[in-house]
Amino acid sequence: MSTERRIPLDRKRVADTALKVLNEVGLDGLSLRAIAKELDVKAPALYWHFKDKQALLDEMATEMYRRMVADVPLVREDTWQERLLKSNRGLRSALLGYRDGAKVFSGSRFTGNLHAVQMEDTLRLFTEAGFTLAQAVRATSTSYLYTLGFVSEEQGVQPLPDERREGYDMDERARLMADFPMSAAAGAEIFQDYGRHFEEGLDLVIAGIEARFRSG
Amino acid sequence: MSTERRIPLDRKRVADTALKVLNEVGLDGLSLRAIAKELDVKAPALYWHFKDKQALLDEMATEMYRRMVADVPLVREDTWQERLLKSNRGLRSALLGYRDGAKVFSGSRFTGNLHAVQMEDTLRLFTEAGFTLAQAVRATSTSYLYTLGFVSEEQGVQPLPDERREGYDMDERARLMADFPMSAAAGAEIFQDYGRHFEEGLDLVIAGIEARFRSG
DNA sequence: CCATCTCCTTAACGCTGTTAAGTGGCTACG
DNA sequence: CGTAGCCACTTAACAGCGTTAAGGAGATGG
Repeated sequence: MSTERRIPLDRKRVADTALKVLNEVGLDGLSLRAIAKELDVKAPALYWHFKDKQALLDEMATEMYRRMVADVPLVREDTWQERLLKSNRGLRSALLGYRDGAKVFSGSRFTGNLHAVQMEDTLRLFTEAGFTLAQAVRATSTSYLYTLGFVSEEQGVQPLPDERREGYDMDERARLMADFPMSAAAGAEIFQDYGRHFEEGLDLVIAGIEARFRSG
Repeated sequence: MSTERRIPLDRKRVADTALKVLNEVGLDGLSLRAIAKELDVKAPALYWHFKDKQALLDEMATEMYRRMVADVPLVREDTWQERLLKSNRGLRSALLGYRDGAKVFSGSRFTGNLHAVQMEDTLRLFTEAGFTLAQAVRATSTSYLYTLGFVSEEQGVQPLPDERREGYDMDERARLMADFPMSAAAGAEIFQDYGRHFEEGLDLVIAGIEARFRSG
């Protein structure tokens, strides 16, 4: 008689599905009803697993972080420079994997303490390399905040790697910028080639850490 | 007979009032109806002046920028380091002046071209100091993105300079971090003293620019 | 066999951004 | 002087949102 009871949801399945829906409709379109529909369930069912939408967003951010950790192999033997490069490149890739990824990520707080495990490991690496704890925190969080800011703006222009938000047409920008020749020329340095520009900025931050914390 | 007709609204008055409401209720509570009520008008009236809510948010961001420019005196004689310090400190102060200021700011795009005027001036200053255009753009936008990321996270914890968001209790954090001593100790370096930490990070970025672009 | 717990549904609430249609007052024109 | 038309708004309504309350079906345990 097909009284087959469905396998109950759990937080992970909901978060996974929510991330999938996020990539289809973006943060503005991410409604509980849309997520529920994808799970073949009604919206209020989600409240059994999460106290409110923010708690689900927190779980989504945490899942993004988990996948980033799984994708980015950090090893004990990393130099501090390698560690900063790997973790910030990894963070950017992870965020770019989701539409509005940076917004979701930076508006949420992690559940669990996987992030503490990672943090502890990186702080250990830095202090063993001769940084004070305060310096280690400053170095890692400055690069982290740069990356978050970078990807935030990047996704404002380019929500997913292969599609561009409207209103960022370079030709029209050039026209509006006719009276500002350098700014006009700067357009190419701002709204294109994000990958290379990210690397260059990250390199600046690392160079600054080297200059301020490793010599004097 | 008091047929006194009200002075019509304009974009500026609406944006100003919206910024006032923003500071009272935050971005989540910033509804068109709330703004309209403050203006003694009904919500659909706003659609006469703005095509949608995002256009109003854009105007709010632009107004924030205008006030920042008015508050931060940039002079032709600035060294590039002074210029970066002034403009990024100014940006942070401006954003901190509004609840969720960084979110509003970074989710919007400027109207008009005041920002192009400023950009042109700063690019001129940098190139006259010996930077290539590409280097000038990299230097300014890296520091800009750092600042945006910084204030974004800062306001996540501390929406306005004198109030703290719940859930960022340092004692409870210490308890959860019992197994991660360095991370626990790092708490003070992350969630307090934002002013000093901002300066230190900005200093790192400037040092990096100096190291990479001014010597070799 | 009944009680309880788990996980979900149905119904509803107040709120949101947004559109369509209508309206009173002011200005320009014949 | 009358009226056409524009400006700046109101009223009414719509679909969709997050969220809560109440209830119900199926499994579990005594």
